[in-house]
Amino acid sequence: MSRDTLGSFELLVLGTLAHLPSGAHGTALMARIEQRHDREVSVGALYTTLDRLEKKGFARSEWGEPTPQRGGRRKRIFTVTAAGATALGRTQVLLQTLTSPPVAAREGC
Amino acid sequence: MSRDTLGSFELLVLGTLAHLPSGAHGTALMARIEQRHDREVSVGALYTTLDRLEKKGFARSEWGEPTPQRGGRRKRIFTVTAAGATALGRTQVLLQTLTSPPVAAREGC
DNA sequence: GTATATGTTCTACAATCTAGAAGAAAGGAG
DNA sequence: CTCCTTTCTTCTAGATTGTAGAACATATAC
Repeated sequence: MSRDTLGSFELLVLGTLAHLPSGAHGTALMARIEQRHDREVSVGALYTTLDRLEKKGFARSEWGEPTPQRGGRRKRIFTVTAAGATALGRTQVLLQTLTSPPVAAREGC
Repeated sequence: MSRDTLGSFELLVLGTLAHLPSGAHGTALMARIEQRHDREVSVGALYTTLDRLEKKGFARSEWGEPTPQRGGRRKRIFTVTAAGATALGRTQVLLQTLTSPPVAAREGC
């Protein structure tokens, strides 16, 4: 989909990220996806997708403050951009168009 | 997505096909997608996807009766299988989970 | 016969999906 | 101090999907 459409995993990632207004770093996001959607996600899959999303302008990442917590290591914090939110909305509309009329056939009614 | 998830284009195709209880042949389906979703679809993209969908068991195809209409040429009629409907439902659920809580952040409220 | 129309199949390459190993760096154990 | 563990991110690479357009039939119109 070289259009402006989100791939299915991209949608999952960006959609989940959208629930976290203050953003999230990769590993936390991964955990969140696994929890909420009961599916495993590999680190590689996640970061690759996040990178792509960022390259497309749907997500943005910044290096967080060196947390006193984890030594001085910074985390890469991802957030959804305005364009990302728009893309999400577009997908939502598409999905509605797709599913609003009866999804399954019912011959026997 | 070697899971049981539908890719985005697969979803578009299968979802549109699901609206046609009696099935549809490739070209008609293509036209339908273009109308309803205002995007172009190439023949190749469509048939390739339909073939893959069939291989996965989400769609089925049969050769229609030789229509007196178009000479004697048969059309390949595609329909959604039960497994396909299930997959569609799964995707629907996923999308709901994804979009039910606030999708966009609203800091300024 | 040649052109046109309607459908389907083939070929090929680009983009996305996915997994797992590798790298980096702080803190704790011995 | 060196090694091991923990937490995160980056790299590498192969499998799946997405996409386009040419090539193939084959019936009807000229």
